[in-house]
Amino acid sequence: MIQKPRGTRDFFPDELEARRRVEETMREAVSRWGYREVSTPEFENLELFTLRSGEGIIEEMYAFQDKGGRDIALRPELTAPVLRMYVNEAKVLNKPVRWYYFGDCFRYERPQKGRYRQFWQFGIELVGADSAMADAEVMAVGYNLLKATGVSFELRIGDLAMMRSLLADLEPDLQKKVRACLDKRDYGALEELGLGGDLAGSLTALIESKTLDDAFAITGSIPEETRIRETFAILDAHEVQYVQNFGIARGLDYYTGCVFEAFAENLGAENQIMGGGAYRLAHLFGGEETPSVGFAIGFDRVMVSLGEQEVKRPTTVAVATTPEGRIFGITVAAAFRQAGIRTIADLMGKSLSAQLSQAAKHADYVVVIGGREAEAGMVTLRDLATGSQQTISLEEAVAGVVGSGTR
RNA sequence: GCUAGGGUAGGGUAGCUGGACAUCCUAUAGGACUGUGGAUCCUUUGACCCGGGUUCGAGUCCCGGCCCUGGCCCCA
Repeated sequence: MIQKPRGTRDFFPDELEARRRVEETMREAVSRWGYREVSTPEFENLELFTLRSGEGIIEEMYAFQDKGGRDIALRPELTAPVLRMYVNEAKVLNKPVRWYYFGDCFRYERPQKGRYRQFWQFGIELVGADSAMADAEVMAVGYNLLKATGVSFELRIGDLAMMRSLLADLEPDLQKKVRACLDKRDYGALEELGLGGDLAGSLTALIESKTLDDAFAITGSIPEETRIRETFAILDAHEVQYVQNFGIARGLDYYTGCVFEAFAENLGAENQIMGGGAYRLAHLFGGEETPSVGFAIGFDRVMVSLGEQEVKRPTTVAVATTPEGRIFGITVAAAFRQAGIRTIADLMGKSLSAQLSQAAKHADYVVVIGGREAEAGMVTLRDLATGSQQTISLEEAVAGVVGSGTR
């Protein structure tokens, strides 16, 4: 027997339908803010991703050479492809651009809870606007989107300018190491890096700060203060619930301003379900320096966090026939389908009682058609919920089922 | 890349101090109840992850691989 590749999954109808419902919730949530869907290739030139994230990530990608000798990678994320797409058409697009995406991505990593080698990301990119309004809108969209799915989460919002101002005097390499320590809350390692006690104390105080006033008391007045205060004020107007956290460092250099993350409960080690921020990336791909802000959601993690869900079944009619009623049964089934009702007929020549037995498991109504019904051009409609049945015309039967609504 | 635990029918399990046709539930297919079902009963289908080794004999012990579930690392 052939196994599926490590870190991949099959989805049976119940699970897939649950995923589709959540996916649809997300699409509706972002489209209310005017975001429209885009789609990019599943594979790209490897360079697109190394430009963004460095050569190191090749190790964690599905990268290979195609038959023409080109270096190709299955996409490990969607921000870079979407920005590449933006750059290709940038000149003629009306700004700002509001786009969203939903697609599968691939990373060659060790699978664990909420981490797979093929996984799905849902995200938005707001390209071209550089304002507190823009930053706050993206965060508000993310917040409302996660709320709409029903997942329990905490949204943490920060801004890189705060920490950068404290670290401004350090060498770039050292800055990077310090940010990595802080992102991990590894305060002990700060001393090993040779940071003075004053600086280390300021950094931890900044991270622990609970209000903007406390935070700015530590950094002093910085040029970004007005913008940051404005962003938080707009977030409050959007009625977004969040916790302030100026310790969010994020790994890479292209993040420029606000940064935010959302964490779900009951997920174990891989509990981050959303990450985003303001960044500049377009110029890396040959475009102009372009302010952007966006986020990506780990769709599979949201599904894990939501847990098992009941799948609602659309109203289903089973057509049960005896051999004499089989041909008329086809006409009957067609009439129900024409009316938009999911209709299932026996294909295995089962006995009437076996058909009824089956119907009880997956249908809401049974239409019984034997010799008597076929001859009279009538159908016997049985309501499986109540057990009542009556022999009526086909039109009446269809109307009755349609009128009953969804169960 | 490091590390812990695990893999027995489609799903869930017992057996795991080596020994006879591998247990039970569920599911599947068929049948009985003679055109009205879900109940019940009978029958059916169906598994020891793969490959080596130890042994008279391996689901059971040993080694390797594959895969799964966690934890590190990483996280674009």
